[in-house]
Amino acid sequence: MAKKGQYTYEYPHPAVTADCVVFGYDGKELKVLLIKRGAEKEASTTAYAGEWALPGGFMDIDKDKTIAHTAQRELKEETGLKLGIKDFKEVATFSDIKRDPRERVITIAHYALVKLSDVQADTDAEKAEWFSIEDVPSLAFDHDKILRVACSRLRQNIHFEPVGFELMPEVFTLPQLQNLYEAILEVKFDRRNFANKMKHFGMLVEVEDGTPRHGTRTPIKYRFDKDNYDRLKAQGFQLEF
Amino acid sequence: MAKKGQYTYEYPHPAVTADCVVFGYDGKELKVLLIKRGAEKEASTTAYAGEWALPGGFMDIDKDKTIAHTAQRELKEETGLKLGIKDFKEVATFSDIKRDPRERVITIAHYALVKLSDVQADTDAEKAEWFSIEDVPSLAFDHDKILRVACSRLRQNIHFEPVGFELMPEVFTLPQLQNLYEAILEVKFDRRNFANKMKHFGMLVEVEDGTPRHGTRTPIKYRFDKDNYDRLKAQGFQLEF
DNA sequence: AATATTTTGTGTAAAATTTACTCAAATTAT
DNA sequence: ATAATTTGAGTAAATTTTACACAAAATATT
Repeated sequence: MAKKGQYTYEYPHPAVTADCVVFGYDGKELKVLLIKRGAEKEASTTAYAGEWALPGGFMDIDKDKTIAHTAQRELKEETGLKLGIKDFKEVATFSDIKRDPRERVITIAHYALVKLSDVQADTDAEKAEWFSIEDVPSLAFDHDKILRVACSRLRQNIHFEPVGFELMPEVFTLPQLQNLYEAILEVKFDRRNFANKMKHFGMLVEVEDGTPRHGTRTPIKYRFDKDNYDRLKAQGFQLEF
Repeated sequence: MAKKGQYTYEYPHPAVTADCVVFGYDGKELKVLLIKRGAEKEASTTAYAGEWALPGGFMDIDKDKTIAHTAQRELKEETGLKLGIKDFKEVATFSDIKRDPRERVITIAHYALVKLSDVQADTDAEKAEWFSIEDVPSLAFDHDKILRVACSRLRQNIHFEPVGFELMPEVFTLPQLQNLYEAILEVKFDRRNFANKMKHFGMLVEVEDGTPRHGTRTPIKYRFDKDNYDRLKAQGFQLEF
Protein backbone atom coordinates (compact mmCIF):
# COMPACT_ATOMS: atom_id res chain seq x y z
CA MET A 1 0.00 0.00 0.00
CA ALA A 2 1.23 3.44 -0.88
CA LYS A 3 2.96 5.53 1.75
CA LYS A 4 1.00 8.56 2.91
CA GLY A 5 1.83 11.84 1.25
CA GLN A 6 3.81 10.31 -1.52
CA TYR A 7 2.32 12.14 -4.47
CA THR A 8 3.05 15.81 -4.92
CA TYR A 9 1.98 18.29 -7.57
CA GLU A 10 2.77 21.86 -8.40
CA TYR A 11 -0.93 22.76 -8.32
CA PRO A 12 -3.76 21.19 -6.35
CA HIS A 13 -5.52 18.32 -8.10
CA PRO A 14 -8.99 17.02 -7.36
CA ALA A 15 -9.57 13.36 -6.74
CA VAL A 16 -11.47 11.72 -9.60
CA THR A 17 -13.92 8.87 -9.27
CA ALA A 18 -16.21 6.94 -11.58
CA ASP A 19 -19.67 5.90 -10.40
CA CYS A 20 -21.90 3.29 -12.00
CA VAL A 21 -25.65 3.21 -12.41
CA VAL A 22 -26.31 -0.38 -13.44
CA PHE A 23 -29.84 -0.92 -14.71
CA GLY A 24 -31.36 -4.38 -14.82
CA TYR A 25 -34.76 -5.66 -15.82
CA ASP A 26 -36.44 -8.80 -14.57
CA GLY A 27 -39.42 -8.73 -16.94
CA LYS A 28 -41.48 -6.73 -14.49
CA GLU A 29 -39.53 -3.88 -12.98
CA LEU A 30 -36.57 -1.74 -13.85
CA LYS A 31 -33.93 -2.20 -11.18
CA VAL A 32 -30.69 -0.61 -10.14
CA LEU A 33 -27.69 -2.12 -8.38
CA LEU A 34 -26.56 -0.52 -5.12
CA ILE A 35 -23.85 -1.28 -2.62
CA LYS A 36 -23.80 -0.85 1.10
CA ARG A 37 -20.89 1.32 2.14
CA GLY A 38 -18.98 -0.58 4.78
CA ALA A 39 -16.73 0.46 7.63
CA GLU A 40 -13.99 -1.37 5.75
CA LYS A 41 -10.23 -1.31 5.90
CA GLU A 42 -9.85 1.15 3.06
CA ALA A 43 -9.73 4.70 4.38
CA SER A 44 -11.38 5.91 1.25
CA THR A 45 -14.66 4.17 1.96
CA THR A 46 -15.32 5.41 5.45
CA ALA A 47 -17.48 8.36 4.46
CA TYR A 48 -21.21 7.62 4.66
CA ALA A 49 -20.44 4.22 6.22
CA GLY A 50 -23.44 1.92 6.30
CA GLU A 51 -25.44 3.84 3.74
CA TRP A 52 -26.52 2.70 0.30
CA ALA A 53 -24.59 4.11 -2.63
CA LEU A 54 -23.82 3.63 -6.29
CA PRO A 55 -20.85 1.38 -6.95
CA GLY A 56 -17.76 3.31 -7.94
CA GLY A 57 -14.39 4.51 -6.76
CA PHE A 58 -11.21 6.37 -7.36
CA MET A 59 -9.43 6.46 -10.68
CA ASP A 60 -6.11 4.67 -10.77
CA ILE A 61 -4.12 6.97 -13.01
CA ASP A 62 -1.50 4.34 -13.71
CA LYS A 63 -3.77 1.42 -14.49
CA ASP A 64 -7.04 2.83 -15.83
CA LYS A 65 -6.77 3.51 -19.56
CA THR A 66 -9.84 5.74 -19.45
CA ILE A 67 -12.37 6.75 -16.85
CA ALA A 68 -14.68 4.05 -18.19
CA HIS A 69 -12.03 1.54 -17.17
CA THR A 70 -12.23 2.95 -13.67
CA ALA A 71 -15.96 2.33 -13.70
CA GLN A 72 -15.44 -1.20 -15.01
CA ARG A 73 -12.78 -2.05 -12.45
CA GLU A 74 -14.61 -0.59 -9.48
CA LEU A 75 -17.87 -2.26 -10.41
CA LYS A 76 -16.10 -5.61 -10.50
CA GLU A 77 -14.35 -4.98 -7.20
CA GLU A 78 -17.44 -3.80 -5.39
CA THR A 79 -20.18 -6.02 -6.79
CA GLY A 80 -18.50 -8.90 -8.58
CA LEU A 81 -20.04 -7.86 -11.91
CA LYS A 82 -17.65 -7.87 -14.86
CA LEU A 83 -19.01 -5.91 -17.83
CA GLY A 84 -17.44 -5.03 -21.16
CA ILE A 85 -15.89 -1.61 -21.46
CA LYS A 86 -18.41 -0.59 -24.10
CA ASP A 87 -21.27 -1.30 -21.75
CA PHE A 88 -20.42 1.85 -19.82
CA LYS A 89 -22.14 4.94 -21.17
CA GLU A 90 -21.12 8.28 -19.78
CA VAL A 91 -23.87 10.20 -18.05
CA ALA A 92 -22.33 13.41 -16.72
CA THR A 93 -19.73 14.87 -14.41
CA PHE A 94 -20.68 15.81 -10.87
CA SER A 95 -18.29 18.30 -9.39
CA ASP A 96 -19.99 20.40 -6.73
CA ILE A 97 -17.41 21.71 -4.37
CA LYS A 98 -18.92 20.11 -1.25
CA ARG A 99 -20.18 16.85 -2.70
CA ASP A 100 -17.60 14.81 -0.78
CA PRO A 101 -16.82 15.80 2.80
CA ARG A 102 -13.27 14.44 2.67
CA GLU A 103 -11.67 16.33 -0.16
CA ARG A 104 -12.50 17.81 -3.54
CA VAL A 105 -13.77 14.87 -5.55
CA ILE A 106 -15.31 15.03 -8.97
CA THR A 107 -17.05 11.98 -10.32
CA ILE A 108 -17.90 10.94 -13.83
CA ALA A 109 -21.13 8.96 -13.69
CA HIS A 110 -21.78 6.09 -16.09
CA TYR A 111 -24.69 3.84 -16.73
CA ALA A 112 -24.85 0.27 -17.95
CA LEU A 113 -27.70 -2.01 -18.97
CA VAL A 114 -27.61 -5.68 -18.05
CA LYS A 115 -29.84 -8.70 -18.32
CA LEU A 116 -30.79 -9.31 -14.74
CA SER A 117 -31.26 -13.01 -15.39
CA ASP A 118 -27.68 -13.32 -16.62
CA VAL A 119 -25.93 -11.47 -13.87
CA GLN A 120 -27.97 -11.91 -10.74
CA ALA A 121 -25.85 -14.90 -9.81
CA ASP A 122 -22.63 -12.96 -10.36
CA THR A 123 -23.45 -10.15 -8.02
CA ASP A 124 -21.91 -10.53 -4.61
CA ALA A 125 -24.96 -10.50 -2.36
CA GLU A 126 -22.82 -9.63 0.64
CA LYS A 127 -22.13 -6.18 -0.71
CA ALA A 128 -24.58 -5.48 -3.50
CA GLU A 129 -28.34 -5.53 -3.91
CA TRP A 130 -30.83 -4.88 -6.69
CA PHE A 131 -33.52 -2.29 -5.95
CA SER A 132 -36.62 -1.50 -7.92
CA ILE A 133 -36.20 1.91 -9.46
CA GLU A 134 -39.49 2.83 -7.86
CA ASP A 135 -38.22 2.01 -4.44
CA VAL A 136 -34.65 3.21 -4.04
CA PRO A 137 -33.55 4.23 -0.55
CA SER A 138 -31.87 7.58 -0.06
CA LEU A 139 -28.25 7.37 -1.10
CA ALA A 140 -24.84 8.55 0.07
CA PHE A 141 -23.15 11.69 -1.32
CA ASP A 142 -25.09 13.19 -4.23
CA HIS A 143 -25.94 9.76 -5.59
CA ASP A 144 -29.69 10.45 -5.54
CA LYS A 145 -29.07 13.22 -8.02
CA ILE A 146 -26.72 11.09 -10.10
CA LEU A 147 -29.36 8.38 -10.31
CA ARG A 148 -31.99 10.87 -11.42
CA VAL A 149 -29.76 12.23 -14.13
CA ALA A 150 -28.81 8.73 -15.27
CA CYS A 151 -32.49 7.84 -15.61
CA SER A 152 -33.19 10.88 -17.70
CA ARG A 153 -30.15 10.19 -19.83
CA LEU A 154 -31.40 6.67 -20.42
CA ARG A 155 -34.80 8.11 -21.33
CA GLN A 156 -33.11 10.32 -23.91
CA ASN A 157 -30.90 7.63 -25.38
CA ILE A 158 -33.81 5.28 -25.83
CA HIS A 159 -34.93 7.47 -28.73
CA PHE A 160 -31.66 7.01 -30.58
CA GLU A 161 -30.67 3.45 -29.96
CA PRO A 162 -32.48 0.21 -29.39
CA VAL A 163 -32.24 -0.61 -25.74
CA GLY A 164 -34.05 -3.87 -25.29
CA PHE A 165 -31.27 -6.25 -26.21
CA GLU A 166 -29.12 -5.32 -23.27
CA LEU A 167 -31.90 -5.57 -20.73
CA MET A 168 -34.26 -8.29 -21.90
CA PRO A 169 -33.58 -11.99 -21.41
CA GLU A 170 -32.77 -14.02 -24.53
CA VAL A 171 -36.38 -14.98 -24.94
CA PHE A 172 -39.07 -12.53 -24.00
CA THR A 173 -42.60 -11.46 -24.76
CA LEU A 174 -43.88 -8.26 -26.30
CA PRO A 175 -45.78 -7.31 -23.14
CA GLN A 176 -42.49 -7.58 -21.24
CA LEU A 177 -40.73 -5.36 -23.74
CA GLN A 178 -43.55 -2.87 -23.62
CA ASN A 179 -43.42 -2.92 -19.85
CA LEU A 180 -39.72 -2.07 -19.98
CA TYR A 181 -40.31 0.89 -22.26
CA GLU A 182 -43.14 2.06 -20.07
CA ALA A 183 -40.97 1.76 -16.97
CA ILE A 184 -38.15 3.75 -18.54
CA LEU A 185 -40.27 6.40 -20.20
CA GLU A 186 -42.93 6.51 -17.49
CA VAL A 187 -45.81 6.39 -19.95
CA LYS A 188 -48.40 3.88 -21.14
CA PHE A 189 -48.79 2.62 -24.68
CA ASP A 190 -51.52 0.96 -26.62
CA ARG A 191 -50.64 -2.72 -26.89
CA ARG A 192 -51.27 -3.12 -30.63
CA ASN A 193 -49.62 0.11 -31.62
CA PHE A 194 -46.55 -0.71 -29.60
CA ALA A 195 -46.33 -4.13 -31.16
CA ASN A 196 -46.67 -2.73 -34.68
CA LYS A 197 -44.01 -0.12 -34.10
CA MET A 198 -41.56 -2.65 -32.72
CA LYS A 199 -42.20 -5.18 -35.44
CA HIS A 200 -41.58 -2.53 -38.06
CA PHE A 201 -37.92 -2.31 -37.11
CA GLY A 202 -37.45 -5.95 -38.02
CA MET A 203 -35.52 -6.68 -34.85
CA LEU A 204 -37.95 -9.24 -33.51
CA VAL A 205 -38.04 -12.94 -34.38
CA GLU A 206 -40.85 -15.14 -33.19
CA VAL A 207 -39.71 -18.13 -31.17
CA GLU A 208 -41.76 -21.24 -31.92
CA ASP A 209 -42.40 -23.31 -28.87
CA GLY A 210 -45.29 -25.42 -30.01
CA THR A 211 -47.77 -24.00 -27.53
CA PRO A 212 -51.28 -23.48 -28.87
CA ARG A 213 -52.09 -20.05 -30.25
CA HIS A 214 -54.93 -17.65 -30.99
CA GLY A 215 -56.81 -15.72 -28.42
CA THR A 216 -54.72 -16.92 -25.54
CA ARG A 217 -53.44 -15.27 -22.46
CA THR A 218 -50.00 -16.82 -22.90
CA PRO A 219 -47.99 -14.31 -24.89
CA ILE A 220 -45.90 -15.15 -27.96
CA LYS A 221 -42.20 -15.42 -27.30
CA TYR A 222 -39.60 -13.48 -29.26
CA ARG A 223 -35.89 -13.04 -29.46
CA PHE A 224 -33.90 -10.24 -31.05
CA ASP A 225 -32.45 -10.60 -34.53
CA LYS A 226 -28.93 -9.68 -33.52
CA ASP A 227 -27.76 -8.67 -37.00
CA ASN A 228 -30.61 -6.27 -37.56
CA TYR A 229 -30.32 -5.07 -34.01
CA ASP A 230 -26.64 -4.25 -34.36
CA ARG A 231 -27.20 -2.59 -37.71
CA LEU A 232 -29.89 -0.37 -36.23
CA LYS A 233 -27.69 0.39 -33.28
CA ALA A 234 -24.80 1.35 -35.51
CA GLN A 235 -26.70 3.62 -37.85
CA GLY A 236 -28.80 5.06 -35.06
CA PHE A 237 -32.53 5.06 -35.35
CA GLN A 238 -35.33 7.41 -34.54
CA LEU A 239 -37.91 6.02 -32.20
CA GLU A 240 -40.84 8.36 -31.67
CA PHE A 241 -43.35 7.88 -28.91
CA MET B 1 2.42 31.90 -7.71
CA ALA B 2 2.40 28.57 -5.96
CA LYS B 3 5.64 26.97 -4.87
CA LYS B 4 6.59 23.82 -6.72
CA GLY B 5 5.67 20.55 -5.08
CA GLN B 6 3.39 22.11 -2.56
CA TYR B 7 0.39 19.81 -2.91
CA THR B 8 0.64 16.21 -1.75
CA TYR B 9 -1.86 13.39 -1.71
CA GLU B 10 -1.97 9.88 -0.36
CA TYR B 11 -2.84 8.52 -3.80
CA PRO B 12 -1.97 9.90 -7.22
CA HIS B 13 -4.51 12.35 -8.64
CA PRO B 14 -4.99 13.25 -12.27
CA ALA B 15 -5.04 16.86 -13.35
CA VAL B 16 -8.50 17.95 -14.45
CA THR B 17 -9.27 20.48 -17.15
CA ALA B 18 -12.38 21.86 -18.82
CA ASP B 19 -12.38 22.57 -22.55
CA CYS B 20 -14.88 24.69 -24.44
CA VAL B 21 -16.34 24.25 -27.89
CA VAL B 22 -17.98 27.62 -28.54
CA PHE B 23 -20.25 27.58 -31.56
CA GLY B 24 -21.26 30.79 -33.29
CA TYR B 25 -23.35 31.52 -36.34
CA ASP B 26 -23.06 34.53 -38.59
CA GLY B 27 -26.14 33.86 -40.70
CA LYS B 28 -24.16 31.86 -43.20
CA GLU B 29 -21.79 29.45 -41.54
CA LEU B 30 -21.47 27.60 -38.28
CA LYS B 31 -18.24 28.67 -36.62
CA VAL B 32 -16.13 27.61 -33.70
CA LEU B 33 -13.80 29.65 -31.52
CA LEU B 34 -10.17 28.54 -31.28
CA ILE B 35 -7.11 29.88 -29.52
CA LYS B 36 -3.52 29.84 -30.54
CA ARG B 37 -1.42 28.18 -27.89
CA GLY B 38 1.39 30.55 -27.04
CA ALA B 39 4.86 30.09 -25.64
CA GLU B 40 3.61 32.06 -22.63
CA LYS B 41 4.79 32.49 -19.09
CA GLU B 42 2.59 29.78 -17.64
CA ALA B 43 4.39 26.49 -17.63
CA SER B 44 1.09 24.70 -18.17
CA THR B 45 0.60 26.11 -21.67
CA THR B 46 3.89 25.12 -23.21
CA ALA B 47 2.69 21.85 -24.69
CA TYR B 48 1.69 22.15 -28.36
CA ALA B 49 2.96 25.75 -28.42
CA GLY B 50 1.89 27.66 -31.51
CA GLU B 51 -0.88 25.23 -32.44
CA TRP B 52 -4.58 25.90 -32.55
CA ALA B 53 -6.64 24.46 -29.73
CA LEU B 54 -9.97 24.68 -27.93
CA PRO B 55 -10.03 27.21 -25.13
CA GLY B 56 -9.82 25.60 -21.72
CA GLY B 57 -7.59 24.96 -18.77
CA PHE B 58 -7.02 23.47 -15.38
CA MET B 59 -9.64 23.30 -12.70
CA ASP B 60 -9.01 25.49 -9.70
CA ILE B 61 -10.26 23.25 -6.93
CA ASP B 62 -10.53 26.11 -4.46
CA LYS B 63 -12.30 28.64 -6.65
CA ASP B 64 -14.33 26.69 -9.24
CA LYS B 65 -17.72 25.72 -7.80
CA THR B 66 -18.18 23.11 -10.53
CA ILE B 67 -16.29 22.04 -13.61
CA ALA B 68 -18.60 24.28 -15.66
CA HIS B 69 -17.19 27.21 -13.69
CA THR B 70 -13.74 26.12 -14.80
CA ALA B 71 -14.92 26.25 -18.38
CA GLN B 72 -16.47 29.68 -17.83
CA ARG B 73 -13.38 31.11 -16.15
CA GLU B 74 -10.90 29.72 -18.65
CA LEU B 75 -12.94 30.85 -21.63
CA LYS B 76 -12.96 34.37 -20.22
CA GLU B 77 -9.24 34.31 -19.48
CA GLU B 78 -8.27 32.92 -22.84
CA THR B 79 -10.66 34.62 -25.23
CA GLY B 80 -12.26 37.51 -23.36
CA LEU B 81 -15.73 35.94 -23.75
CA LYS B 82 -17.84 35.96 -20.59
CA LEU B 83 -20.78 33.58 -20.81
CA GLY B 84 -23.39 32.60 -18.25
CA ILE B 85 -22.76 29.39 -16.35
CA LYS B 86 -25.87 27.79 -17.86
CA ASP B 87 -24.55 28.37 -21.35
CA PHE B 88 -22.08 25.55 -20.84
CA LYS B 89 -23.44 22.14 -21.78
CA GLU B 90 -21.39 19.12 -20.91
CA VAL B 91 -20.27 17.03 -23.86
CA ALA B 92 -18.16 14.20 -22.48
CA THR B 93 -15.04 13.31 -20.57
CA PHE B 94 -11.81 12.60 -22.44
CA SER B 95 -9.42 10.60 -20.36
CA ASP B 96 -7.09 8.57 -22.58
CA ILE B 97 -3.93 7.84 -20.71
CA LYS B 98 -1.63 9.51 -23.23
CA ARG B 99 -3.78 12.43 -24.30
CA ASP B 100 -1.49 14.96 -22.62
CA PRO B 101 2.28 14.43 -22.85
CA ARG B 102 2.99 16.21 -19.57
CA GLU B 103 1.01 14.27 -17.01
CA ARG B 104 -2.27 12.38 -16.66
CA VAL B 105 -4.91 14.92 -17.55
CA ILE B 106 -8.58 14.26 -17.97
CA THR B 107 -10.76 16.91 -19.51
CA ILE B 108 -14.47 17.49 -19.38
CA ALA B 109 -15.52 19.04 -22.67
CA HIS B 110 -18.36 21.56 -22.83
CA TYR B 111 -20.08 23.34 -25.62
CA ALA B 112 -21.76 26.72 -25.74
CA LEU B 113 -23.84 28.51 -28.37
CA VAL B 114 -23.44 32.23 -28.90
CA LYS B 115 -24.71 34.90 -31.23
CA LEU B 116 -21.66 35.74 -33.25
CA SER B 117 -22.91 39.27 -33.86
CA ASP B 118 -23.10 39.93 -30.12
CA VAL B 119 -19.75 38.59 -29.09
CA GLN B 120 -17.43 39.04 -32.01
CA ALA B 121 -16.31 42.36 -30.56
CA ASP B 122 -15.66 40.80 -27.14
CA THR B 123 -13.30 38.15 -28.36
CA ASP B 124 -9.70 39.07 -27.95
CA ALA B 125 -8.43 38.88 -31.51
CA GLU B 126 -4.86 38.58 -30.30
CA LYS B 127 -5.46 35.13 -28.91
CA ALA B 128 -8.71 33.84 -30.35
CA GLU B 129 -10.19 33.38 -33.79
CA TRP B 130 -13.46 32.15 -35.27
CA PHE B 131 -13.17 29.32 -37.80
CA SER B 132 -15.83 27.96 -40.09
CA ILE B 133 -16.74 24.49 -38.90
CA GLU B 134 -16.03 23.31 -42.43
CA ASP B 135 -12.51 24.63 -42.33
CA VAL B 136 -10.97 23.93 -38.95
CA PRO B 137 -7.21 23.39 -38.83
CA SER B 138 -5.82 20.35 -37.07
CA LEU B 139 -5.80 20.93 -33.34
CA ALA B 140 -3.56 20.29 -30.35
CA PHE B 141 -3.97 17.30 -28.04
CA ASP B 142 -7.12 15.29 -28.87
CA HIS B 143 -9.08 18.42 -29.58
CA ASP B 144 -10.02 17.26 -33.09
CA LYS B 145 -11.83 14.38 -31.51
CA ILE B 146 -13.43 16.57 -28.86
CA LEU B 147 -14.72 18.89 -31.55
CA ARG B 148 -16.21 15.98 -33.49
CA VAL B 149 -17.97 14.65 -30.43
CA ALA B 150 -19.23 18.13 -29.52
CA CYS B 151 -20.71 18.50 -33.00
CA SER B 152 -22.50 15.21 -32.75
CA ARG B 153 -23.77 16.06 -29.28
CA LEU B 154 -25.13 19.33 -30.63
CA ARG B 155 -26.76 17.38 -33.44
CA GLN B 156 -28.46 15.16 -30.88
CA ASN B 157 -29.58 17.96 -28.59
CA ILE B 158 -31.15 19.86 -31.44
CA HIS B 159 -33.92 17.26 -31.44
CA PHE B 160 -34.82 17.95 -27.83
CA GLU B 161 -34.42 21.65 -27.39
CA PRO B 162 -34.84 24.68 -29.58
CA VAL B 163 -31.40 25.88 -30.50
CA GLY B 164 -31.89 28.90 -32.69
CA PHE B 165 -32.31 31.52 -29.99
CA GLU B 166 -28.78 31.19 -28.72
CA LEU B 167 -27.20 31.33 -32.15
CA MET B 168 -29.34 33.60 -34.29
CA PRO B 169 -29.19 37.38 -34.12
CA GLU B 170 -32.20 39.15 -32.60
CA VAL B 171 -33.77 39.60 -36.00
CA PHE B 172 -33.29 36.95 -38.62
CA THR B 173 -34.85 35.36 -41.66
CA LEU B 174 -36.23 31.88 -42.13
CA PRO B 175 -33.64 31.02 -44.78
CA GLN B 176 -30.95 31.92 -42.23
CA LEU B 177 -32.54 29.68 -39.62
CA GLN B 178 -32.88 26.87 -42.12
CA ASN B 179 -29.27 27.33 -43.12
CA LEU B 180 -28.25 26.95 -39.48
CA TYR B 181 -30.18 23.73 -39.09
CA GLU B 182 -28.74 22.43 -42.32
CA ALA B 183 -25.22 23.32 -41.18
CA ILE B 184 -25.65 21.56 -37.85
CA LEU B 185 -27.48 18.50 -39.15
CA GLU B 186 -25.62 18.32 -42.46
CA VAL B 187 -28.77 17.82 -44.49
CA LYS B 188 -30.97 19.85 -46.82
CA PHE B 189 -34.62 20.67 -46.26
CA ASP B 190 -37.45 21.78 -48.44
CA ARG B 191 -37.99 25.49 -47.84
CA ARG B 192 -41.75 25.36 -47.40
CA ASN B 193 -41.78 22.28 -45.21
CA PHE B 194 -39.11 23.74 -42.98
CA ALA B 195 -41.02 26.99 -42.62
CA ASN B 196 -44.26 25.20 -41.79
CA LYS B 197 -42.61 23.02 -39.19
CA MET B 198 -40.94 25.97 -37.49
CA LYS B 199 -44.05 28.11 -37.53
CA HIS B 200 -46.01 25.31 -35.92
CA PHE B 201 -44.04 25.66 -32.70
CA GLY B 202 -45.26 29.21 -32.33
CA MET B 203 -41.82 30.52 -31.49
CA LEU B 204 -41.59 32.88 -34.45
CA VAL B 205 -42.93 36.41 -34.61
CA GLU B 206 -42.87 38.35 -37.84
CA VAL B 207 -41.05 41.66 -37.64
CA GLU B 208 -42.82 44.36 -39.65
CA ASP B 209 -40.44 46.64 -41.42
CA GLY B 210 -42.71 48.12 -44.03
CA THR B 211 -40.86 46.68 -47.01
CA PRO B 212 -43.00 45.49 -49.91
CA ARG B 213 -43.94 41.83 -49.94
CA HIS B 214 -44.99 38.95 -52.18
CA GLY B 215 -42.65 37.13 -54.45
CA THR B 216 -39.62 39.10 -53.43
CA ARG B 217 -36.10 38.04 -52.92
CA THR B 218 -35.84 39.98 -49.66
CA PRO B 219 -36.86 37.49 -46.98
CA ILE B 220 -39.32 38.25 -44.19
CA LYS B 221 -37.71 39.05 -40.87
CA TYR B 222 -38.56 37.26 -37.66
CA ARG B 223 -37.65 37.29 -34.03
CA PHE B 224 -38.23 34.59 -31.42
CA ASP B 225 -41.15 34.81 -29.05
CA LYS B 226 -39.07 34.44 -25.92
CA ASP B 227 -41.90 33.26 -23.69
CA ASN B 228 -42.92 30.47 -26.00
CA TYR B 229 -39.29 29.68 -26.66
CA ASP B 230 -38.49 29.31 -22.98
CA ARG B 231 -41.61 27.26 -22.38
CA LEU B 232 -40.66 24.86 -25.15
CA LYS B 233 -37.13 24.71 -23.86
CA ALA B 234 -38.29 23.92 -20.34
CA GLN B 235 -40.75 21.18 -21.26
CA GLY B 236 -38.49 19.79 -23.94
CA PHE B 237 -39.85 19.27 -27.39
CA GLN B 238 -39.56 16.69 -30.09
CA LEU B 239 -38.27 17.94 -33.36
CA GLU B 240 -38.27 15.34 -36.07
CA PHE B 241 -36.43 15.76 -39.32
C1' DA C 1 -27.66 48.78 -69.88
C1' DA C 2 -29.62 44.61 -71.01
C1' DT C 3 -29.92 39.80 -69.80
C1' DA C 4 -29.49 35.70 -67.11
C1' DT C 5 -29.42 33.57 -62.66
C1' DT C 6 -30.64 33.12 -58.02
C1' DT C 7 -33.62 33.71 -54.15
C1' DT C 8 -37.96 34.33 -52.00
C1' DG C 9 -42.97 33.58 -50.66
C1' DT C 10 -47.08 30.83 -51.23
C1' DG C 11 -50.66 26.26 -51.27
C1' DT C 12 -52.17 21.63 -52.23
C1' DA C 13 -52.64 16.83 -53.29
C1' DA C 14 -50.78 12.24 -52.36
C1' DA C 15 -48.47 9.21 -49.30
C1' DA C 16 -47.20 7.68 -44.95
C1' DT C 17 -47.79 7.47 -40.19
C1' DT C 18 -50.18 7.60 -36.01
C1' DT C 19 -54.02 6.96 -33.28
C1' DA C 20 -58.14 4.91 -31.45
C1' DC C 21 -60.77 1.02 -30.86
C1' DT C 22 -63.56 -4.33 -30.11
C1' DC C 23 -63.83 -9.10 -29.47
C1' DA C 24 -63.11 -13.90 -28.42
C1' DA C 25 -60.19 -17.33 -26.15
C1' DA C 26 -57.17 -18.63 -22.39
C1' DT C 27 -55.32 -18.00 -17.95
C1' DT C 28 -55.40 -16.52 -13.33
C1' DA C 29 -57.77 -14.85 -9.19
C1' DT C 30 -61.77 -15.06 -6.19
C1' DA D 1 -67.75 -22.46 -10.31
C1' DT D 2 -67.44 -17.71 -11.42
C1' DA D 3 -65.37 -13.34 -12.25
C1' DA D 4 -61.62 -10.59 -13.74
C1' DT D 5 -57.52 -10.05 -16.39
C1' DT D 6 -54.50 -10.74 -20.21
C1' DT D 7 -53.49 -11.80 -24.87
C1' DG D 8 -53.54 -11.54 -30.10
C1' DA D 9 -55.46 -9.62 -34.28
C1' DG D 10 -57.11 -5.62 -38.12
C1' DT D 11 -59.20 -1.35 -39.74
C1' DA D 12 -60.94 3.23 -40.38
C1' DA D 13 -60.17 8.08 -39.27
C1' DA D 14 -57.11 11.70 -38.21
C1' DT D 15 -52.81 13.59 -38.46
C1' DT D 16 -48.38 14.33 -40.27
C1' DT D 17 -45.07 14.28 -43.74
C1' DT D 18 -43.58 14.73 -48.22
C1' DA D 19 -43.20 16.35 -52.88
C1' DC D 20 -43.79 19.82 -56.06
C1' DA D 21 -44.42 24.90 -59.61
C1' DC D 22 -44.66 29.64 -60.36
C1' DA D 23 -44.18 34.60 -60.35
C1' DA D 24 -41.76 38.63 -58.53
C1' DA D 25 -37.68 40.81 -56.82
C1' DA D 26 -32.83 41.11 -56.22
C1' DT D 27 -28.40 40.07 -57.64
C1' DA D 28 -24.84 38.62 -60.95
C1' DT D 29 -23.15 38.46 -65.64
C1' DT D 30 -22.14 40.10 -70.13
